[in-house]
Amino acid sequence: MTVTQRIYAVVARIPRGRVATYGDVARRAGIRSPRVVGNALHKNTDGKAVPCHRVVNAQGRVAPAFAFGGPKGQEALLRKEGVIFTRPGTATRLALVDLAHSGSRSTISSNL
DNA sequence: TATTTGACGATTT
DNA sequence: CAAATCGCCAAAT
Repeated sequence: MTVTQRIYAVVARIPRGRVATYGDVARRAGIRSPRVVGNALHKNTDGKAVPCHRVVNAQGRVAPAFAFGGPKGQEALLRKEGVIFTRPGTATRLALVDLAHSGSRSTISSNL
């Protein structure tokens, strides 16, 4: 099981309506490099195998984006899943945090 | 085995 | 507020 595989596993566990950051996913996957996460996800681009569209950067913003028909596509998907976008291309911090704190956090989780 | 590179992150200019 | 810079770490070649 390579790190990449674990990354997929983690991302695949991101609940609907929520997003995680590369850094968080990385740590959850047991690595200290967010970059590896992105690289691993890049291989997926389609979003079929893994819901990579639920992964955003530390600023809660969607990646430069190339899959999902561009950033707009990804954003649209997330919105449909319940993720709130205050500003175009930027998910609310409310949507973040889930695997970030190793499990469920009451703060925002219940707020959804 | 070594080198390159990168869907990032944090900081600074 | 946006762009540039440096740092980190592991995967891919």
